[in-house]
Amino acid sequence: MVNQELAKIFNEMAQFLEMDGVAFKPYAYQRAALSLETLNEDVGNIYRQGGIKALLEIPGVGKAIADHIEEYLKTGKIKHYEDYKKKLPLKIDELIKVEGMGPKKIKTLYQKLGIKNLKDLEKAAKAHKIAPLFGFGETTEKNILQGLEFLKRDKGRFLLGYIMPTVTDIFEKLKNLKEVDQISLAGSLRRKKETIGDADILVASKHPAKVMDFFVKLDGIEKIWGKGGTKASVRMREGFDVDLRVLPEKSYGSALQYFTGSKEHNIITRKIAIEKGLKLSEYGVFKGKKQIAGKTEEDVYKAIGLPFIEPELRENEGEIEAALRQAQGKLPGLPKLVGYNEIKGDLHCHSKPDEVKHSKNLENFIEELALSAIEIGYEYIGISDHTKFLKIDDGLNEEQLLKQHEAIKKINEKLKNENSKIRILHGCEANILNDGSIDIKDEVLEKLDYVIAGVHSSFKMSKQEMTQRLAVAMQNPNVDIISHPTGRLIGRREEYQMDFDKILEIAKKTGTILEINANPLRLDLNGFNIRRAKAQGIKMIINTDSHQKDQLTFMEYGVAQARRGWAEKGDITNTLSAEELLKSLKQK
DNA sequence: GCCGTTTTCGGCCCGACTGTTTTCAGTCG
Repeated sequence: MVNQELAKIFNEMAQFLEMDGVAFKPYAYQRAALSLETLNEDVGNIYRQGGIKALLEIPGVGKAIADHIEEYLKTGKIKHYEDYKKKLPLKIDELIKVEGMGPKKIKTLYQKLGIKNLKDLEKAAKAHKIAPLFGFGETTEKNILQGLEFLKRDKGRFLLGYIMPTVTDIFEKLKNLKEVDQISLAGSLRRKKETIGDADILVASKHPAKVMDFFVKLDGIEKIWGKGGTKASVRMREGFDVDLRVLPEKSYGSALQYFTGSKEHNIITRKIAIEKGLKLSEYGVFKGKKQIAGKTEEDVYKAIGLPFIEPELRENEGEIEAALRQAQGKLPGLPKLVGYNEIKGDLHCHSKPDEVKHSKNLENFIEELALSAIEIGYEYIGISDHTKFLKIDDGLNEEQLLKQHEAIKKINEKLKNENSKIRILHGCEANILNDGSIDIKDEVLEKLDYVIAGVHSSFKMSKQEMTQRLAVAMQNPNVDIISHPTGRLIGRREEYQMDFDKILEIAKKTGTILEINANPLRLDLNGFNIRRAKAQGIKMIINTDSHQKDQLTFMEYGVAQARRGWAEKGDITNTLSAEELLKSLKQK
């Protein structure tokens, strides 16, 4: 996709300009990059149909950047960018991922120590070459080493939300192939783990060769690692691998069970089979040499005396015991997991996404969001913008919030007159300040349909201070929901220090809802913490935290995480209708 | 470098935090 390639280049251009201390231009390039990333139309098409003039219509694209785009479309290169790369031959995209490293430090380290990539950086930090540099020091060097360790832990793994769109596309194409009888995702992708090593797809077919040929010729494949009679492995342009296996129908279920894992789950299921005098493998369930199951996963589990276990639970974290109890009619059995189609609305949507931040059409955007929500099938959608403490995100002050409240009222009336079923709720995502107070006055918070509060600053407080900070916030009767409660960013930032048991206790006592933030980078609460919260009887809500319209689809990842945390419909507040939801919010 | 108007150039994303250079640059959200 040319849009993505150009976005990557413009983002790097922004970094280069930043290194040179150029003011404002980096922002312009970043904005153009973001604009291209979120554009629904291929920029090549736009140019072919309308030339430079059409390019100038793209928000954030002016004369200079339009010329760059034209140059790239014609020659595959941008001279300005190539010159920079020659001058500073750096792996910016990997170096910038180290926490605390920015363009300036990257440039200094290149000039003083010739550091070009992560490997160079690690070598220099370990040899204590960084600390003595002007502007650096012991702590910085230590932080770099820590940042590198953190990156390594997740090396070679990709965010679920990064992989899923591409794989879904491949999946749909294969599914439509007439030679494909059955198809499923497998591996950690099917279990919906938050990060994925590589993507596995399983197909049942009588014509494996034809399926294989079709697969390796799909768009977006960068390299073919191998292609056999029933297995092929490819590297996608996005950097991750996809493995396809084609199987005969009679062992499709057992293969699916085997390749879905987890390894730990499979070890136990095989042991159970052995206890029953059976053998379970990817080829089926066997009694002696006779196959007694394998066509479907349900059959496989049934053959070893277990009910079907949802893929999201297969981690050997108690699901086998629960399944065994259920099989014996004892309690508690397996949870009846919240369904992907049971969500009735999304309460965490920002109406000021970057691409419209500077335009005046915010009200139109709220209406657009509502229309998207209707398409998804929601009953309600909640607008919850940042508040004034977050200056960078144009946080709203009291006056602006009240104004927004009136605007939303009007949009609701208009939608109602048009016989639309959607209802827009109005909230905000206020900031929990260091002392636990909220950055918006209570008399304004009271007027909103709901209030989300979250920590967006001072992440490095002590455990005791952070626990206290959240506790004070939850005790505010106007605070309904705590957003991204632990603050972690997958592969980038640890959770903040806090006493989570204490937080759960106070959430329970105050009736505060904890958010399951569905953003693929957050997934916060995570499965483990969701399970802890559920055990305490705490209500949760799955929100996307959308900053763009497209991000409403993140809901899928949030539900997946909830399911990994054994959550049932009754645990998740936004499975309620709008009326029920508002009633339950009032109870606090 | 882009945008929007003040139509020809000034404003753009800013406050907190961190570590270090002791008066502030770089990074983060």
